[in-house]
Amino acid sequence: MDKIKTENTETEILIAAKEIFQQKGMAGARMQEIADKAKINKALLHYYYRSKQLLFEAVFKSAFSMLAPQLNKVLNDDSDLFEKIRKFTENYVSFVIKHPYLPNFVIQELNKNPEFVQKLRSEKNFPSIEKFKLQVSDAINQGIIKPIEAEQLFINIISLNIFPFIGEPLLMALVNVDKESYNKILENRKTEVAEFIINSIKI
Amino acid sequence: MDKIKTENTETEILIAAKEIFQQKGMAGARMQEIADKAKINKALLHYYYRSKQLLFEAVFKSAFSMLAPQLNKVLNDDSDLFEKIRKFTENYVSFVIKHPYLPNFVIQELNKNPEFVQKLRSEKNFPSIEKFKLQVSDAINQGIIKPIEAEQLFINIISLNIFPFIGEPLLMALVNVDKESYNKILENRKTEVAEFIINSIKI
DNA sequence: AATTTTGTTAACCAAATAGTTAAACTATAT
DNA sequence: ATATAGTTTAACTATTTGGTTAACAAAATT
Repeated sequence: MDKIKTENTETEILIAAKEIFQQKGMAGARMQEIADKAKINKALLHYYYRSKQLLFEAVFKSAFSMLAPQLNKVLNDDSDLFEKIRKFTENYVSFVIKHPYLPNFVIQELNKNPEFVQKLRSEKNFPSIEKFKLQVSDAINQGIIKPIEAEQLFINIISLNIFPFIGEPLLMALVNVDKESYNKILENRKTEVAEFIINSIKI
Repeated sequence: MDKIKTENTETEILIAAKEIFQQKGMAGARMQEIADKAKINKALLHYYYRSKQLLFEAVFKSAFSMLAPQLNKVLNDDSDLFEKIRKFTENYVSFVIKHPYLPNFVIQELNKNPEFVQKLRSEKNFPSIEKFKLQVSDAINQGIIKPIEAEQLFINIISLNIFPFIGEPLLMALVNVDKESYNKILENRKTEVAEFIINSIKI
């Protein structure tokens, strides 16, 4: 049972580290706290992952590998442009509800450590915008949508979907609603955002 | 000249603390680093601000008091709705170029410490959405824009303007451009974003 | 001019924290 | 049963870090 036991411990550590790192960031996380959450001795963290930095990188890569497929849904999906926007906005809310700290964690640590991007780019499944670009210019040529740069449209889609989660505490305060009402607003965005985007670009 | 000297030191500390805190966050910032940047002895930090926590709060409040007027430009400005959206998107880019870490800092620390919102709400000049709500429902009643909830429109405006800065490292990688090209994209957004929004809501 | 108040520093302290070590324990293969 | 290899822990170490102290310097007040 050696193999199974090892895998369990290693996985337990990663799960615990994910929670702590994603909530507190690299600088705010404590190895002891991760060990406590994983219910193991602190030395075991180092036994499996050598250092805080390496454990963090394992967590970060794992987090990004969950986010990437979500982004690929806008970029490398075969469906029709409008349908794709609708599907993405609907799926994304569900995804973030399951992993509330994930997108913010990735973005935050990339801001503190921009060279991390290089490590991610080399990984397989790193999203590429090329297909989306073609799709947008096709739709423009066919007179389905107004002229717009694919990059701008992509940034708009991502911004409208991701920011309401990252800026939640600020937006809740500005819009002056409690958590429950804010969740309803987010729920409505599943469809609202797609229509907002499509309204803006369709001819 | 006591007064002047004191004020200078106190201000120097705040300026240095702003830079460090905004780049590294509360947990990642070091008092020694702030002292070095302000070119003073570390004990002086405590002489003026007692503790890291209090220094941080001073920086945070100061940062928010710079951000708030920007947000008020969408919420409590007298100009016409479309004009307001255009002005805001144009001004905001210029503002963030001057203070690149500021919006992310505020949002990030609010996420790690949501109860901070309470401290801000009580401050004067805390933005309120009420006027904007009236303006939106007026525009709907007058048949100028399609029906939309003011909260959703506000979240859209803020998201489209703030996220491209917060998500810069991620977006740069996804869109696959270097800093220079990304800056051009941001520059274009000064007008693009406003038109994108107006296109979506105007009748 | 003497004295009090305010500003500044070097040296120090205690707590927190990442990381190490050596010994004990467990499971498995021989 | 016993050697072996992998796993886990308690105890420890070195360093970092926020904060303090006491002495000194510069201004302000008398």
